[in-house]
Amino acid sequence: MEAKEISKAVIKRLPRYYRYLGELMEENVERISSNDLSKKMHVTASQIRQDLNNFGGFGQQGYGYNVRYLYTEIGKILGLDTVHPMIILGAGNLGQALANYVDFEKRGFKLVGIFDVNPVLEGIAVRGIEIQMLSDLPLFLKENEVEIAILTLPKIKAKEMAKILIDNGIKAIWNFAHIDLDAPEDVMVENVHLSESLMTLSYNLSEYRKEHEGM
Amino acid sequence: MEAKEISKAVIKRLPRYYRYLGELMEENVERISSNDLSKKMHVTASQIRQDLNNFGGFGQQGYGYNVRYLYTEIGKILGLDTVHPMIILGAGNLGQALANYVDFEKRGFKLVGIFDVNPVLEGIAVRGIEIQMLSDLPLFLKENEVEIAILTLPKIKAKEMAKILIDNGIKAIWNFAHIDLDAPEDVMVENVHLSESLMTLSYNLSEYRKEHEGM
DNA sequence: TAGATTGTTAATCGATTAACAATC
DNA sequence: TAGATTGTTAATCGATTAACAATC
Repeated sequence: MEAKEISKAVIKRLPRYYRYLGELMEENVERISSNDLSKKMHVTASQIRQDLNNFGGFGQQGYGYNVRYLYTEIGKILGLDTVHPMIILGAGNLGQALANYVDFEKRGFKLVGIFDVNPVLEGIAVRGIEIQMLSDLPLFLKENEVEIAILTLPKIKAKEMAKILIDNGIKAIWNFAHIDLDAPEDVMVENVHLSESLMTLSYNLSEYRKEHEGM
Repeated sequence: MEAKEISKAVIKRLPRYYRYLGELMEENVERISSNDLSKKMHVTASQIRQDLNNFGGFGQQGYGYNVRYLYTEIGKILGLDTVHPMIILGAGNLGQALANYVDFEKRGFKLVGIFDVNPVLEGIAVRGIEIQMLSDLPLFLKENEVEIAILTLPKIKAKEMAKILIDNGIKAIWNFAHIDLDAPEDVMVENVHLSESLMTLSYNLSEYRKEHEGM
């Protein structure tokens, strides 16, 4: 039987729950009610209960939710209980920044390769991983198990490399290039369009100005 | 009279329209119908027309939309027709990566300062802007016009600096720290939670696996 | 047991899609 | 004018919130 599809909106909220539960754990909070959590997170208690119940009953009537248990369970749902080998394509500023993100490794996202076109970078180690040439990518993918590919290349190159990734069986792409990749539906693409995020901020700022300073 | 509020969902789609229109311009396409654009963007034509009509009638019956005109108008809506001086707090990998984003400057986002805690970085120039100490921030904000602050600091420091930014009249914060800033409602905060984005990808990947490989 | 709080159903709200009259 | 396509109203769909019975 097909489990009923969980909405994208719910899934995007999960990591935030996970973060708050992690913080509660650090503060040695043992249990929390949907109501108390709702106040901390500025969402409705109803939404919290609805969201969590998509995945099963994690709470207990009259008690609330056990923080550590819920944290662990959400972690499992997010796939943080297994190791995800990943590679970075593009060893520019952003690629290197991501390579140096300590948090990722802690959550099971293990960097196993970095690639670039620039021969000057070849062999330079970032976090103990030597930068390789993009031309070596197909062979690398055949010889190593890679789950996630991070794309921080300029858009033309990104499109080209996405094809190679997909042809070589990669099923998850974290895309930072300013394009929409056309991937088959068995390949997951998560986009981070930074300039679009900044434009949204700019919109809100301009809008606010118009309303408050006359226009 | 108060203009009716435009939904957040619509606003988040605007930069994507802007991007596609920019591409069409590069291809010298003069006009496009909502139907043709819908096929390119994989959204419904109805949504495109609805979205655009929130801001006024940009099209013409029987003709469609003039690409250049629509591009310019959306640019104005997004506030890209004016210069937004911005500063970066945190000159680590991510901060430097953002400082080097050429696209931002092209769109009017002008970097005017970079700050860090690390004295070793003091005076080093990134894109022609010398890194200053965070302790100089309050004075800098008083003497310079700054619209947008980019926060790429570790979370504890980020919270502290957000307060200083807000106290000094900054109205827009682009937050890359793994926290939710509590800002008054006249301060716009746009969050980029990279690890949460990666977790979403991880969820989708795990989910796909479960469905297709048995579990 | 009484009180608290979940899990879940029902009601509401908002966003998306469909349809079509207006009009270029 | 006839054809195309918008702008906009109405219908549908989905997501959020409210309510409350179940139960710890």
